Order: sequence, then C-alpha cells, then structure tokens
Amino acid sequence: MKSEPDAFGIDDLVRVKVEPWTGVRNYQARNFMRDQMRVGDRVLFYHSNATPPGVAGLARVARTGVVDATQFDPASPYYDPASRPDEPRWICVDVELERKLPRLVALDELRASPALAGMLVLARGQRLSVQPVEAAHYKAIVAMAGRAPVAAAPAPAAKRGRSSAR
DNA sequence: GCCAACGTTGGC
DNA sequence: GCCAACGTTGGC
Repeated sequence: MKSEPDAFGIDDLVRVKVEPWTGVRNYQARNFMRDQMRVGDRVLFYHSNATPPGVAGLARVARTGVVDATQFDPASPYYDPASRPDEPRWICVDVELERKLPRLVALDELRASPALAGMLVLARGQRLSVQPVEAAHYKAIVAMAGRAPVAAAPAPAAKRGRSSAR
C-alpha cells in the first residue's frame, strides 16, 4: 500500500497505530481492499513521491469493509458528491502498524534484487496505490531490510535520445 | 518541473 | 461504443 510520506508516512502510523486507508479513488485499488483483503493480511507500507521512494514499514489489515468517511465530507479533497450514504462507493480497510523497518528499502534496491523480479510494483507504468504482493516478495523485502543496503548498480548507459556514436 | 503511463470524462 | 481531451500518479 502506497502513501506519500508528506501526507501520511510510516512515522504517522507508528504514532496512531491504526489508520483507515481513506482517499483511494481508483476502482481497481478499491476492489483489492474491498474484495481481496482479509483481516490479518500482511501489508508493505510503501513511501511514494518520496526521496527515495521505497518500503518503509510493515502493517496488517485490522478491519475490512470500512466506509471511507471522506467521500461524504464536502471539505475533503476526496469528497465524492455522487456517492450516496445508503450505498457508499468507496470502501477501504483499517491498517494497523506491525513495525517500522530498521531501514527503508529503496525502490532502486527493489529493482536490483533478483528475488523480486516480476514484482508488480516494479512494473513499468504501474501506478496502483493498492496492489497484491507475493509472499516470497514480502519475505525477501523483510530480509533485505535486516541487511545493509547493496551498493547501487552502475548507472545504465544512455537510455533514450539519439546516439552520438561516431 | 518534466513527462510517460494510464484512468476518466464526455461529445458524438 | 469510440476516442480525444484531460487529469492524476509517481519516478526522476
């Protein structure tokens, strides 16, 4: 689950312990929360739009079927005037802190790890703020957080633009 | 700030 | 139902 740390980061979750995951306004992301998640499911807390972006902590699903209250709040940026209280459109989950990781596992490390090849969050153009994670990938990231970061791979050669060869 | 990717909106 | 315009996400 992604969040921008400027808005709500792992330290906020450390402070409040449990947080309703409000503000998701993408149907696919909502469907993962509404239809796939179960109480007790493990969560990777990912910092997006951060420097650097990466996995900052672990959490778990504490409650499902949570009505996102911001959809009915005209003052909220997530207000949805088309959603009706008797048939709420935006359903989320309560996310409870498991623990903050001993260090942030940065996106470039995730990309460099062979164990994470094929992980959804690394796919090109992947923007969903809520997405499934394979158990093996979850475990690999927890293990990475317990080790020192691997040195960054050398920068790839120019990836676009015209060639200046010869 | 740029921009690729992609979701949503709305005219037709 | 098509699809162009537009808005958002999120890395860089």
